[in-house]
Amino acid sequence: MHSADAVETIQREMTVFARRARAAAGRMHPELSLVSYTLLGHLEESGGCRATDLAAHYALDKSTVSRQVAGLESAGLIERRPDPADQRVQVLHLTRSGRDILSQVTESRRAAFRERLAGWPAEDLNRFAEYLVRYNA
Amino acid sequence: MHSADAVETIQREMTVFARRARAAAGRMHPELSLVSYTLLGHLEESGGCRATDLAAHYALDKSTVSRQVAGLESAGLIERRPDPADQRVQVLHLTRSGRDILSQVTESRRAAFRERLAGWPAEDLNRFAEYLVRYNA
DNA sequence: GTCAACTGGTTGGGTTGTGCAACCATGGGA
DNA sequence: TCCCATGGTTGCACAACCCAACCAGTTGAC
Repeated sequence: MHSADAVETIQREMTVFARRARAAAGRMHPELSLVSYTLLGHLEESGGCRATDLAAHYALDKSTVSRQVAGLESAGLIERRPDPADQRVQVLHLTRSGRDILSQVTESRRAAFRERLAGWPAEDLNRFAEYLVRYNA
Repeated sequence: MHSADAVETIQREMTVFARRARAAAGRMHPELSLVSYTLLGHLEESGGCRATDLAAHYALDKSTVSRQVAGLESAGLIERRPDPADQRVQVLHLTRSGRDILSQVTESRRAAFRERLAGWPAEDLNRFAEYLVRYNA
């Protein structure tokens, strides 16, 4: 396979995957879209951050994040805490309920992926994950 | 890395990629969205097929494909040919203009990818592409 | 042959995710 | 003190979806 063909394939397959993932996520967990899930995951990992940080990390417009955050807050999954050092800032944190839902969804996603990737050697999985991280870096 | 973590990472990174790809595609070629581009590419590769085939392959609703196709046709990029064997069917084909635009967009995408993936060994590129195909199969 | 069930495609209606631009409030220097 | 930068919200528009209802051919059972 030529390099040009390889990147062509990568682009196409990623697109297919992305669309399927979104649809599948919606079917599995109507209450938590793929985007919301991703944001919650980031909050858990980072231990709380600002909306602006989320926007920067996911290359989203701040208005988009603002609305997502509003939705997550009104669903009781996250809360906004004032930053004593800067009155403009709201630090976002998972609530107890947010943490619960997140871990529950994560578990069922994991099960689905595990089934899907069942035949893959661990080495391939790790390499695949590594490629993706490297690409997005 | 544990397998569970690997699939977690795969899922997250794919999502990030998908969003960026869509936005980048829109910025580079406002006249041809990522979806349209993908559909045109499929038509070129398959040498013409039905709207239903596109829907099945990309896991899209037939109404979505119908509207995409309508857009591409009115832009003069594809044409519908009747199927003599079945009056219900419209076989979709690229027009001359569609082929031109497609190859032009493909070329500039390829350049962007090439730059982005410049540091990657060919072996990694091929393996990455292969993983994606295997995953989506 | 006729009628029901199926298939390919379109259309109406609604939801979601997104960006851009305009705006407000706070913060931090010249 | 002013001016500009930064964090965030809101109005507006748009693209990409899906679902349900529909129309028009096709096919098979009777």
